[in-house]
Amino acid sequence: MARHGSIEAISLRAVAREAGVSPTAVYRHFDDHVDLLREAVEFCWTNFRDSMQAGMDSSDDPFVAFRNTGEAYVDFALTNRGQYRVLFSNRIDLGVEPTEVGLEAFQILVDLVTAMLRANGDDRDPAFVALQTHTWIHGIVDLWGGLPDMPWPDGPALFDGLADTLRLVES
Amino acid sequence: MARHGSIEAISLRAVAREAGVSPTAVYRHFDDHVDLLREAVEFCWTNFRDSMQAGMDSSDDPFVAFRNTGEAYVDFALTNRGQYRVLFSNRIDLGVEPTEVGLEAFQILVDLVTAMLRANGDDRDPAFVALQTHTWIHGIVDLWGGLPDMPWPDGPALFDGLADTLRLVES
DNA sequence: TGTACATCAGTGAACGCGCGTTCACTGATGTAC
DNA sequence: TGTACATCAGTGAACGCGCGTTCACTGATGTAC
Repeated sequence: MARHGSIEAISLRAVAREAGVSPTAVYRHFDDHVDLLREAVEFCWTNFRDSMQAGMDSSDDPFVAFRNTGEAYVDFALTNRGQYRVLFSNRIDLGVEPTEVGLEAFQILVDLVTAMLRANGDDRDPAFVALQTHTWIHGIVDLWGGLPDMPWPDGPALFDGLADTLRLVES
Repeated sequence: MARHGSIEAISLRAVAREAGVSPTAVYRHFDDHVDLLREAVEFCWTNFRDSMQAGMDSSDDPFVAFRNTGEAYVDFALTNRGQYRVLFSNRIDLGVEPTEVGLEAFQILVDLVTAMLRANGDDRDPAFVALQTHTWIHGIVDLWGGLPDMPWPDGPALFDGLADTLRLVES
């Protein structure tokens, strides 16, 4: 997944090859190709949620925790670009996929934003601001990772700009 | 491309089929598969640039033009999702691809932002604010188009929030 | 006005490839009596 | 402690498929003399 950066490119035979096993052996553990991909996506979500949770838990100060979570987010997206794309730029339909663990990850962000707004006496809607934060940071890492040739400013500048502009800094 | 939403999924044989022609006939017009894809991407960039230019030209008031261009952007991304993804979420390397026309499109945004900041007496760096605008709006349309099941607020609310937050409204 | 020839868009058969999936099978490990 | 049997992870051959690409070819259109 890291190598291909796209879920469609993950063939059952490639997985078997990687595991040093014959293609038929895969059917001992997964119903079929789609089932394999579905479990892979689930694995990515768990990975991602855990990264976010670690950022969240890194400090009692919500502003510090927010910055750490943001760093963890960018880090996850750029390091495990394949996994990140599977989660947020997935173009394949794997059936039900309620991605409960994905909603958990988003809830972490909502909680962080809630704490920051409360600390600042800011009465904006936390869910909306969290959505703004997520769409923006997603745009940053997705464009950055996808067009590395563009003349990008350094990462911190973009992230600082985001936090400042959205007023997610201690006031 | 509209159907597949991904450049890798566009096979030479599928294009030939769509054109009602044998696969070999494609070689009369393109060197090979990669050459075909390259020209397809160029076509998408031109389409996109023209949409942005139309928004830019729609008014002499930069704030009105900005809103129209933003609408054109979102419209392009959601209507021609396949083309949009090819431009901004392209994971395939087609060789050189300087995408000069892509830079032209970004320059349109920079010009709009420059005009708005000047009108407001705002001394922020137009290129940086334009980049902020683009990353954010990309994040919005990419997540929105990719996860249509999420409980999204209406489009205008998100775009208004963007313009307000980035102070790209008449002051 | 003819004739010879080049150009050009297209055809169909064939190739080798990787794919998902099936089939009948093997051999090791656990379990019941 | 043996023996019989079930379970389970794995194998290799084979299938039909769509793919990019090649080859030799056809038939219409334009052009030079």
